[in-house]
Amino acid sequence: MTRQEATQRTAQRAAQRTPLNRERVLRAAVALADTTGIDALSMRRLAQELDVVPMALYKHVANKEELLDGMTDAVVGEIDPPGPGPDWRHVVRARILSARRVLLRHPWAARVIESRTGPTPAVLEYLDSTAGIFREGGLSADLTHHVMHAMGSRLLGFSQELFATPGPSEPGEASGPPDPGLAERYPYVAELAAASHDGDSAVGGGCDDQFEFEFALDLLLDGFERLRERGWTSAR
Amino acid sequence: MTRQEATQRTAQRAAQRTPLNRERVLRAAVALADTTGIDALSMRRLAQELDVVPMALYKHVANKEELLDGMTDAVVGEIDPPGPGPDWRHVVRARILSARRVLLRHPWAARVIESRTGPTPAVLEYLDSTAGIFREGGLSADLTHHVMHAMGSRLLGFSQELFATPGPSEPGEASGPPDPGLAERYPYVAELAAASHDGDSAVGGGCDDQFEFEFALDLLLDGFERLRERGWTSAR
DNA sequence: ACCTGAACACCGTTCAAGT
DNA sequence: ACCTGAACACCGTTCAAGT
Repeated sequence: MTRQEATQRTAQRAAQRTPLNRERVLRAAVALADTTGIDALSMRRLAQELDVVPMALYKHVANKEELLDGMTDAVVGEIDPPGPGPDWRHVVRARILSARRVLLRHPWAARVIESRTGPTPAVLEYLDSTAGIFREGGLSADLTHHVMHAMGSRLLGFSQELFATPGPSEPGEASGPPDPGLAERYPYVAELAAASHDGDSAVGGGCDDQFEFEFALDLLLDGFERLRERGWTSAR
Repeated sequence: MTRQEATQRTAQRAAQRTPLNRERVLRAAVALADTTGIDALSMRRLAQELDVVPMALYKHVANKEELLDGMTDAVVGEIDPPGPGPDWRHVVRARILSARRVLLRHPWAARVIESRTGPTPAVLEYLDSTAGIFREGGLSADLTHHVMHAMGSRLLGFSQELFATPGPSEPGEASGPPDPGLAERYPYVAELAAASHDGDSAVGGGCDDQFEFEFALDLLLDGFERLRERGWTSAR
């Protein structure tokens, strides 16, 4: 094949394929992770899947971390929004079970989501609307704060909180841009953050991780003890 | 430097350093992960830290996965054994808080432990002795089984069970070697496994993940509702 | 101005050549 | 027989050369 023929072939391939965009990159990445596993997902392999040179991906995602962020949002976006209903427990239950079904469809997603250094927009949206169910069900902001922490904790030693809380920032020193729209877009999350420290209105401030951990632990232990007293047994 | 000089230097370095062994490799790996993070831990970097050629590591660990297994065992081994005490809740509480302190010392460990495809010996030991606290505290084997699952679950969508249960094996077809010593070494784990399926005595058989998930979820939700009714508030 | 092939600085692991 | 340097088949990402 002459050099000219090779150039023509490249041009033909470019003409045939639908032009790349962020959406198509993310969809292909999710599909590739679903079928081959997250370890086999590389920028080079993904580019190959899309019949594209590796560098072409960098026009739509800044780097691999941003690709994983995008994949997280794509997956979390699959979770059903909260349904209507007078009973907050039924609504939460259906929501969490929907999330579980989504994560079972994408076995790599839980680890990827937990590896994000900060919550992505879709995750924030998910947390916010879930907190909203509790609040509208009559739980106080304070209780909702601890309830959300408890839902995200894993007590058997092998646990960190859902997202590492940033270190306590110096008073009066904002950590990064204040992002004034955040409280409007995610009112319940903002409320949770506000409930976590006395009188300070900055979002994303320090949570008392130790307290949250012990809250969830004690709540579960009390529940276990109650079942024990009752002589509880599963219907098997 | 002549070739001969270089050879002499290599020989001197080899004479000076204490000979490598698995223990020293694992300790160095844990220290390196502690100080530089898990992403910076590579076989090559670890070898460099030990003043050794990369291939030398492969005499003490088969590959990187086995290195991570060894690091897991080293860290889980730091958790205090269960103390004495008449109240199982106090004993469990102290144990879990000890585990938490260990994982806070090694921030990379939780993710590494959860990424192991199977439980390492120290993890099995930890799970077994923890289950033992419940059993000796008077909880039934059935209840202890579900309690252990609940302690390892993370409900806020972002959750898989602690270790993926192997797919249901064909009846009468053992998945891998039966490992007859397992039930003796880890009696409570064996008991848990036995409690998870009706009459079948094979260890490590199928758990009803869906049931375990909903058990933990409902237990927490009931706890939340009780707090809500009480108008609970944290002392802040 | 735009695109991209080659290059860079890494990986984990294999293997054959050298002592 | 043993050890290990070089090599292999990958990475994510940079950058300059080419059109």
